[in-house]
Amino acid sequence: MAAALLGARLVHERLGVPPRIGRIVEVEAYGGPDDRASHARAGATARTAVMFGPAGVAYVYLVYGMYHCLNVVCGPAGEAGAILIRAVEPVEGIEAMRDARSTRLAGRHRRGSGPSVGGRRRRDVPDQMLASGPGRLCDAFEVDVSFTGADLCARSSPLRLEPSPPGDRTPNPVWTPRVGISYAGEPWTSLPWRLIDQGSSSISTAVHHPRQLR
DNA sequence: GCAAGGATATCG
DNA sequence: GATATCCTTGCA
Repeated sequence: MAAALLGARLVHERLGVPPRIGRIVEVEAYGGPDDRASHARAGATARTAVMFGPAGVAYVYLVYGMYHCLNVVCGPAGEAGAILIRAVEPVEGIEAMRDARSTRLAGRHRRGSGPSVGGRRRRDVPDQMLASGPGRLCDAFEVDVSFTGADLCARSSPLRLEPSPPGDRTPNPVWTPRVGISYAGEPWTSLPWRLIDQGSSSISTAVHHPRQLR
């Protein structure tokens, strides 16, 4: 399932905003209650109930009280499972992504920090960094918890998945351990359930910053 | 160039 | 009390 998503398109079409399209370059697989790294490890809660439902719908949650993360529910209804979409490479609607990110950042830092937040120009962020991480991706695509339960596989959905177009660059899939789950213990921390497209420059920064070893 | 610290909803 | 994160600041 994760392998099928690599290279596929994430599309958000919304009234008044140019369509935003990203090529999926990084995903992580999460299982059911057995998987100590999965949100489903405690069974179905108000937040995670959708993980136990039918496949192909969105599960969006908030991490650290601040960032959204987009998952695709997988497996048969009754069995929990999801694929976290960690990064996409912007393909279309790049300015809309940039705008969405600036807006969210401005709102987020309005509180608490001083008036000199605008010192660094957000226009300087390179295209390939706009959605190179699960939190960044949701900022750029304006995905929040209200999308939980939405069907990602219907052509008519504003937020949806589409197959990679013919002639698209072939992904170079590489499996690695998942990120930021040291609390789960072995064997879960070492299982290579994270899949990246090795050729992409939009992989999340977690790769390059071993700080994530936690 | 880093490392450190902060923001803060949801769960155990 | 910890977290499936990211950004800014402060110091080398």
